[in-house]
Amino acid sequence: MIDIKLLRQDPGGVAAQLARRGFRMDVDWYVSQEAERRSLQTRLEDLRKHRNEGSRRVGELKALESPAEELRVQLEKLTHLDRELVDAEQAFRKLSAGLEAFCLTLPNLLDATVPEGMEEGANQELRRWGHVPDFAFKPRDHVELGEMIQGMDFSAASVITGARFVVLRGILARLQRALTAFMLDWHVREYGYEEIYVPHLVNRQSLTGTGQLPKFESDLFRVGPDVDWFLIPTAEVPVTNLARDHVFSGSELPKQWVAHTPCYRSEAGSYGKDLKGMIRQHQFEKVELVQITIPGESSQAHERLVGHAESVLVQLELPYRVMLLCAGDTGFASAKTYDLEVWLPSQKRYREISSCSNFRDFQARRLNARWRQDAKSKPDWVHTLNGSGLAVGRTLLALLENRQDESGKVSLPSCLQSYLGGIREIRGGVGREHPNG
RNA sequence: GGAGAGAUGGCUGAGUGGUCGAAAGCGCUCCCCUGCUAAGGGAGUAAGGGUGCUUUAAGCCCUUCGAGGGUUCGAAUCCCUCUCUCUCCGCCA
Repeated sequence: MIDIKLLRQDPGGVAAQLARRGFRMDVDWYVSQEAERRSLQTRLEDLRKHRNEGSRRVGELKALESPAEELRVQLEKLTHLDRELVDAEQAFRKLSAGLEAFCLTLPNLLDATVPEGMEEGANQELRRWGHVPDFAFKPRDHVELGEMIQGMDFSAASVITGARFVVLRGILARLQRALTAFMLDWHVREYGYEEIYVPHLVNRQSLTGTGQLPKFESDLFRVGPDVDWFLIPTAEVPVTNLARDHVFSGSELPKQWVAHTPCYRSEAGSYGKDLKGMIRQHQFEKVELVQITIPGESSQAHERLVGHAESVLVQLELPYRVMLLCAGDTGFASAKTYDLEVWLPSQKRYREISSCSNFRDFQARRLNARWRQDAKSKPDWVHTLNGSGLAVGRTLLALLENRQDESGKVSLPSCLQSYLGGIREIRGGVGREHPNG
């Protein structure tokens, strides 16, 4: 949520900033509602004050056993006042709810360094790493490689469930598990993240806290009708909600959390996009980094966080580039987002494999997540950040495509070998634990 | 699934209709005392919002005792619904 004081003070300025995203804020509606709220609240509080004073007087009169007449008059007065109060309260509740709902749909303010632009093409490339493989043959895509290895089965998944799911078998199932374990261990060991295990079903409040609700319910899978729970679209939701309603002490920040979870997305509105293969699935594995910092440190933390995600690609020897997202491409809750894009030989282009965002205090307000410098100071909002470190499914397919040879054999980077019993390469029928299996 | 108990401030925990935003203790902050430390003494210590201000004041006021409704002039306290926690039984990975 945007700072409510800033919004009240300068609604036009906020609207102008949000316009960078292509978001149109109804300033007139807001200003008039806010003015009405203010006057209504003053009146309501005044009524309540009189009610409180009157009730206290009743108590006094009863205690003093004063004349019944005075008591009767007082009670009559209060009954009348109460009727007025009920009406005012109802009007105020309605108005506040409307304003609250309005504020929950406003996206975050953008960082000043976020480039203008509404299209993906306006994103800014900051740097590249690694060598894009120069194949002397026509590289196969991961679907074909997966078939040759007999480890990737889309039709089996569509029988079990439907489109946009996959079944992995044998070495590829193990490879996915190895990648997950490697990423978790890497972030814990190299950067001191605390590994977290979380629920994969979350309630409405958690999703509102991180910003998926109320605007993006159609992107989610809801579990119902008996319970109002949702399958998580990312570990960001449960992990960031660890900070909800919490006041951190300055000494315990920053928090660095890493979690592996499956992610479930309805992919509504992506019809026709990435229909083939593992790029866009309803279910995928992801290792997520989440940080909670004090406000002054989130920018540096953001840079470091991207570095942590990048280091995984370096370890896996996968060529990638770092993009600074433009205004129109930056997510609802984010002030600034870097995407990591990995090279996919079959598509001859870079595709997103990680998204690292600084939310500043936007989520913290929704989550009521605060910190306190020391015992004497007032609590203030924390800053929250997160990034994929990395999307495991896409990592797996990037690995297959980038490290294939003409025969369809795929070599494995050394960092994974301890996770795979020393296997160095995969090919059709090879790389299995038991040759006859 | 069955039976029962509970949810109060950073923590523990009193409080069953009228100065209760809330006793007491712990913790924390400041001060005093004491070569240092320890012990001791004193004071303070919830959050959010409105008004004020036109600048981040004082003061005044409102709200909040798990959440939401209700009864009442008045609710932490009584009633209803929900959520969560705990204990016992059953079942179960």
